[in-house]
This record gives sequence, structure tokens and C-alpha cells, in this order.
Amino acid sequence: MRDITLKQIAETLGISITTVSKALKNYPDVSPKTRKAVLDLAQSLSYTPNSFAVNLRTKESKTIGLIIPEVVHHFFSNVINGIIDEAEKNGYLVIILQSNESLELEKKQVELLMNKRVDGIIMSLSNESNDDQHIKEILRREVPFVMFDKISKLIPCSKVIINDQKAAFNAVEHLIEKGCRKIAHIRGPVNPQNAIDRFLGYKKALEKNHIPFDPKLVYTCKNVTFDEGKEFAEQIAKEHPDVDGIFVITDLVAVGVLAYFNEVNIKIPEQIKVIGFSNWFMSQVITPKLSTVDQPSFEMGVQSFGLLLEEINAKKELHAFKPRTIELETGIIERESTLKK
Amino acid sequence: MRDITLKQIAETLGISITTVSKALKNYPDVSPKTRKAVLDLAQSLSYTPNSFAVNLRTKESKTIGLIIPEVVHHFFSNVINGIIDEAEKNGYLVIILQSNESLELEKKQVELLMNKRVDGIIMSLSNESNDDQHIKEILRREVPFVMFDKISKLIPCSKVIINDQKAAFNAVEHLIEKGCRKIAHIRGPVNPQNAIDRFLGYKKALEKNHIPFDPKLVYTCKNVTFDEGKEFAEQIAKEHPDVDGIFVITDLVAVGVLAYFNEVNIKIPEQIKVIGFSNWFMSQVITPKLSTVDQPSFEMGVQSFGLLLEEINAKKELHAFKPRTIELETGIIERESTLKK
DNA sequence: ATTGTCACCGAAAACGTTTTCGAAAAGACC
DNA sequence: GGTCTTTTCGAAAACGTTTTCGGTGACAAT
Repeated sequence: MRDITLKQIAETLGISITTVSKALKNYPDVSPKTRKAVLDLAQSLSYTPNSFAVNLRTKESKTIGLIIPEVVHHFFSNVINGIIDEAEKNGYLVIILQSNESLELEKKQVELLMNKRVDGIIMSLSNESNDDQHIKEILRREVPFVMFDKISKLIPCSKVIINDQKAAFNAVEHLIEKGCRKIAHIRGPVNPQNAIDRFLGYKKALEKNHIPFDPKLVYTCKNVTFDEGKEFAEQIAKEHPDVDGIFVITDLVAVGVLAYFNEVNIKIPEQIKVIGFSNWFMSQVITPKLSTVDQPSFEMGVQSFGLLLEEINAKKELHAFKPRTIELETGIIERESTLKK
Repeated sequence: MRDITLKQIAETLGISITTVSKALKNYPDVSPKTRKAVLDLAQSLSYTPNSFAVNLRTKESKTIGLIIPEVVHHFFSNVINGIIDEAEKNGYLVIILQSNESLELEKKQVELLMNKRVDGIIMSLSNESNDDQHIKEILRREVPFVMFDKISKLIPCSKVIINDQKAAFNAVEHLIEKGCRKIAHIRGPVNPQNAIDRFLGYKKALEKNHIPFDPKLVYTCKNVTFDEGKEFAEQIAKEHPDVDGIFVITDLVAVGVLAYFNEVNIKIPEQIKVIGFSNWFMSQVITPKLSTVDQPSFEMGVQSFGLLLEEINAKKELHAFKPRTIELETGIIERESTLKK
């Protein structure tokens, strides 16, 4: 039960390997008769080219690598979905690795993918990432590279992002419109650019609306979990019982906040209004339903692959390639947790 | 900025490619002096073997394929997590494809992966799968193959499963213990083995407890969605207002059921008790918290890769390999939705 | 001087494909 | 029959690695 090769087809047909290869790839310099013979035999033997040999010869694997902080995450699994779909449409397969939010792992995985000689890499940084060396190495080796969502502004590569600052600004203004005057912010960890930007958006919205900014009202997540949401909600309720609105870095944490308030019977949205970020599925399912920021995650995956493919093709044809940044639109989804009484 | 090859190292050192290769792979027949020279130079040039060439030569790619119905799914993304982790520990990378519950796509993807010549394939069947030809082709080509969760009993390959029938039996008995006497079942689609098994478990539990089985109380999902849960809940409330317990194929649908009952103010668990399946994260977050069946998804991924690796290694060493089936334990997680008043 | 034993090295084949380039065969034209 | 063009084919190199197997030289023992 050996694998079929060009050689075998050539031998049974009494022609050369070259001609077989050409027939299969529709080269013009092979007669209709021989072409048909080759195609028929290849068909009946269900020949498929040995991709290892093709890779070696063509120096490409039609495979890309994807590194994300974690797969089990509503936002990221949607992005994965978009990337896989778009890649498959274009004849590419996707190898997925997760950094588990660890810089060390992230470095190892970049290394792994480059040694695998994938045709390109798509990546979203881990929260620990404040070191750029491994990323710069990708560029130095001229491996096509796209970052999405959690990016580094210092790296000159293609990017797919949302305007986190603007989105956060809108979210906080939404709270203000609904009547909130003392607004807390549960922010993401210190490193990630988007946590920083969302914080800045929060600050700007307060500023514009003449609400004094109070650093004591800002709580910083370490692991961005449901439990952290509960803990911070408790702190807020105890330290600042007059807070009437909270803008939370992401829905998972916001749901934790709601869970705590439900437990201690603080009424949402009557006493405190809450808005999250990313529109996780569970947000429309809990009580009260969580208002949030809509983030086009699937589309982000599609666009990320699109940019990567552009760069891969440019490289193949030896064009110069100028990195582009695509900024996707967000919107506010108003649900029960910010309803104005 | 060309890639470093054995040849270049050999030339600058004035020795043969063979010796360089041997030095790097710790063959005994190379003197300590030359080995050191090679290792040092390789290090300073940051040489990494061309994996395309290695693949071709060794006939393996250290890459496996994974086909699942969909990535954006709490259960499957957890399995992915387990597989990726375990694979990476063993030096394997994972290509992920999703069938989107379509038999046609599933077939195409099996084809894709085999043509890529992955070292093995792990798979969970789509709901549409009632045709075995593409699976049999995997076995015919002797590609190491493991199925998990949604399996076909007719295919002789390694499997990682839970005892769906027993788990469902226990879930329904849990309802009975809590006082339910008229229990409906929202089941999965007709094809998947585990939907069938869970239905059988439901039936057996009724039987054993002398509750008459009424086919009218069984509702069959097509797409297994949140919305279907809401619809069926409405049907149950209208057609069988005296139903006091519902066993639901999976948490996502069960959450839909709760959502409807919350809307129309039917009290859970006082009027109707509900139990789901799989322990999705959101189940501990909604109101009331959903009782469910714990399914070790991460562990399923780990074990699946383990079995695949066994088979890969057996094949490499030309051992015979006998497929094994691993059955993982499940348990009941009791939360508010089945609380006995 | 012969034989034997080691330690070390390298030539060469092999994996299966793609592509260049030259050559042979066939047909066209006078 | 000779020349020229067109069609069709294949030899061979190349991609970079792994591994077999034989060879060389050094040294010791006889």
C-alpha cells in the first residue's frame, strides 16, 4: 500500500517523470493524448502530490501560524473562526498555538512556528508582553506578520484593530447619558495596549463631561477573570457606595460584577449601571442582560488573514510591501444593565 | 539574508555535509573537536534545520490535524485546549479545521489533511455525519486516527468518550430524586451517537423509576442553539403545563429554556426543574444557576492526543496497534435549577 | 612487514517534486 | 530533399536533509 509517486505513473506509462508532472500541471508542451493518459491513470490511482516534496521545492507550505493568549475565550475563538475560514478559502491551513498569557511561552511558540517555516504568522500579544525581541526577530527573518487586537504600536507590521480609546469613550459617555455621575473603571492589566487605550477613553469621556477623574475609582485586573469581577464589585460597593456606573474592560469581568451585585441585592441598573466590552454570548443571557461594546471578532479574523495573504503574495512576487492597519468599527449594544429608569 | 544550511556550515568549516549533520545529531563517530566547531558555528549562525527537507526525508511532519464541528463552542474549545497543550509537550503542532456541522465540508477537510500528510487525525463528527466513506478512507490509508465525543460506533479506531447513556441516566434520576414525576427531554439531532445515547439514558431512567415514557415529551433539536431552547420551552409550557422537569441535551439549549421561563415568570426550580449537559461556563453565571453534567473536556483532548501518539509511534516502529477506547468519568453538578424546595 | 583495531570522516543515494533547457520528432513549405 | 518552424518530450539540476557503508590513517601487537 505504498504512496503513489510521479515516478510510478511515469514508469507504467513508459514516459518520463517530467512529462507526468507537466501533464498534471497543465503545461502547454504536452500532447493531448499523453495528458489524458496521465490524468486518467493519476485519477484511477488517486494520486496526490507529496506535499513534503512540494514544500521543499517551492519553499512554501501553504500553512500559517496563529498565536493567541487562549483558545477558550469568546472573543478569540471567534477570531480563530474567521481566520480558519478565510485561510481555507484561499488554500491555507492554520496551526494554532496559545501563549496562555505568558511571555516565555509566546517566545517559544514564535520560534516553533518560524522553524516550521510557516508562510506567515498572525498574533495577538499576551498580557505579559512588554519585550519585543521575539517579534522583531519575525520581521528580521522577513516572515509575513500580522497583529490583531492586542498589538504593539512600536512594531511596523500590518495590524487589525478597533479604536479602543474611542469605543471606551463612547461606552463611558453612554453611562453618562444614562445619568451616571460617579463612574468607576475596572481596567485590564498594565501592559496591553488596548487596556491602556480603554482607560484613556474612560478618562477622556469624564473630562469632556466635566466629571473629575479620581484614580481611586480605577481598579486594575491581573487575570481578567469572572472572580476578579466579583472581588472588585465588592470593593467598589464598600469603598465607594455612591458609585453609580462602572465601565468594565471586558464582559467576562462585568458578568462577575453583576453576579456580586445580584448576590448582595444591589439593583442593576437602578442603583448602579454597568457596561462591558466585547459582547460575549453570555451577556445576553444573564440577568440583567449586560450592555456592552460590540467588537467584530469574526471580521477581525477575516481581515487579519487578508492582510497576511497580501504580504505573502507580495513577498512571493518580490514586490515591496507596505504594512497597513485596518481599523474596524465598534458600536454600543444597549441592554438592561444601563437602562435609564 | 539567506537561510543557513548544512552545506554552508560544511563549507566554511572545510568538512563534509555528512559530518556536520552527524555532529548536530550527536552521532558517536565525530571527534569532540569537530563537533564543538560545528555546534559553535551553528549556534552563532542560529542554524535551524529546514523542516521541509526533514519532512521529506523522514516522512513525518510532526503535525496532526483536528476536525471539529465548530471552534466557538465551550466544549470544543476546551478540547482544543487540551489537544494543543499535550501535542506541544510532545513536539507536535496542530492544524485545526471546522466542519460547521456539514458532512460535505467534513469530507473535504479529511481529504485536505491527508493530502497534507499530517502524522495523524483527531476528529469529532458533525451532526450530519451518517456516511462513513471518508472515515474508512482514513483507515485504509493507515493514517493514525482518533475520534472523541461524537463518534461512530462502526469505525474500528481509538476513541475517547464518556458514557453518555449513563450520564444521562444519572441526570434524569437526579431530577426524579428531586421530586420530578413528569419529565420532558430536549434531545439532540437524530444522527449523533451521543444524542441517541442520552435519549436512551433518559428513557431507562424513567423505566427504572416506573415513570411512563411519553414520546410527546421528547423534543428534537436541529441546530442545538439558545433560541431552540427558548422555543421548546415555550412549547412545553403550552402543550404540557404539568411537566415538572426537563433534561436538556446541552447547557446552551438549557440556558435558552431558563431564559424563556424567566421571561414568562415561571419559577425555576419551584415549578419546573432543569438540568443541562457539559457544564458550560455560563451555566454558573445565569439566574438561576444551572445544574448540569460535568464533562471533562480538557482531559478529553489530552487523552485523545495520547491515544493518537500511541498509534503514531506504533506505526513508526512497525508494531501492530490495537485501537483502544478510553471512557472518562462524568458527574452531576447540582446548582439552583434543580434545588428541592 | 603484516595484520588488526579504532576513531574519524565523506561519497553517495534517497526522499518526490518542479523547472530549465536542449533535443528529437513531426509537420510545413519551397 | 532540404530548410524551417512547431510540437512534444526528457535529462538533469535543484531544494536540504538523513543514513548507509566503505575508506583512511593512526596506532599497537605480532
